[in-house]
Amino acid sequence: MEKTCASSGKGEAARWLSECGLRPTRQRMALASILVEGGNRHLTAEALYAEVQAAGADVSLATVYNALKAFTEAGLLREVHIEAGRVYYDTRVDDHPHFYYEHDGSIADAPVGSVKIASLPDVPEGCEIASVDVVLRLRKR
Amino acid sequence: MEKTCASSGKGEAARWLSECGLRPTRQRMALASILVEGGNRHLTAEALYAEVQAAGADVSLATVYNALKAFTEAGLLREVHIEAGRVYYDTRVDDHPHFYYEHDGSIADAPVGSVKIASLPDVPEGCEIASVDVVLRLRKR
DNA sequence: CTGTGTGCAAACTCTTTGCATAAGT
DNA sequence: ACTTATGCAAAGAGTTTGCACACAG
Repeated sequence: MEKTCASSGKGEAARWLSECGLRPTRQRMALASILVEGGNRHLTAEALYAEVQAAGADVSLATVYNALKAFTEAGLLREVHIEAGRVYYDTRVDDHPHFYYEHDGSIADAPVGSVKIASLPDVPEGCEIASVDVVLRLRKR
Repeated sequence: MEKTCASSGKGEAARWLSECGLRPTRQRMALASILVEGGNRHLTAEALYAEVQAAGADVSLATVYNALKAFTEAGLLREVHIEAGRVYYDTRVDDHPHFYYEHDGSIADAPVGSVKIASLPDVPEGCEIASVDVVLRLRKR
């Protein structure tokens, strides 16, 4: 459940969707397969659109956006906000740090445990922490 | 130099600009005064635009964008990327954690020292850490 | 069948840009 | 004067939305 080394992809994707009550349409299956098969990924809507097209599936960009939103609401994906005007979707949904390569705008997971949060602040009354986002912006040396 | 408790505002702002070789135009002065006087702030371009208008200065939105970019390049401000399609500008330019209130989209500094980064990962070869961005997303409980 | 998902294109938001005018040194 | 900044409006990028048609259950 934590590893998504999809044996077949299709089977994984189908389960992925049905578990959340998302109707496994052809388009969603195509998208889910890509997301599931690739391991941990960080994709923008457009990147996923390009991939699904390359894979031969006929899915519109609007549907990619719709599906990503649906997947996120279902807890299958997590939005990563790093750059203005662009949302990345992460197939890992737990709190974990990211590398952001400024020179090409790509994202990668930072090694697990490499960033240790030693303490968290007392949050304002009536609030709780939804997530802790850590981004290490990297530039070429 | 680290405290910006602007005694007069105008004087601070003028120094702020001239130190970086930015020509102290009326518009930039108006913007800089707002940024300097308010202490640590987290403003969007539109918010700053609204403020400067309210303050009676006549500055166009495009100029606000231009000025914010110039200020950022000069190291006077720091961009904070938290939400898709919106850039916040922070008058504090050092690494420090932020609270992000999901319910209203506002940002605040988290208490200094409240988030302790115990360790940083070994970054990929040829890279160095430009900044460490930590965002605590808060939702209403 | 019935309702939800899809595709298309237009709308929307935030940001950037080009060019003539205005202002700073 | 000479250079740089400003203002306006239009262009751009990314994302969302409305509506008719298609498909899954």
